[in-house]
Amino acid sequence: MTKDFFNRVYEVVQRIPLGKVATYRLVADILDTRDARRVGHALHANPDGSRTPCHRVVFSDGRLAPGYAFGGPNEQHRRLELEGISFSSDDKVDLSLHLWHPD
DNA sequence: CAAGTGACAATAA
DNA sequence: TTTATTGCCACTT
Repeated sequence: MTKDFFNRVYEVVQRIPLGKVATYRLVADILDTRDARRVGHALHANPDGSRTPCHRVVFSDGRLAPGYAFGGPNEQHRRLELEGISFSSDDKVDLSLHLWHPD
């Protein structure tokens, strides 16, 4: 069931340690797929932001999602900073330092 | 049922 | 380095 996949996405996202971020591709890879888009859909389909830290999931380049649902990239940016994540010049997460290294 | 759209990303040129 | 193409698949019209 597709909903199952969604649930798995949330599970993985919740596994991301504080101060780390994951890319859509990375999550997809953990779920045995290459479809980052589905991951994006899963996160967007989840209206409950307090339950799933969607802000810890970014583009492969470390950029933030363009149409973030809680107040734009600005909100996500602020949240990530709060988690102790550093940003580069173009509002870009420093993946070299903060990319989650899964078990 | 078909076509279009989308919180994506790798590869090619 | 930037833009174009292609793959992927759920969701909407």
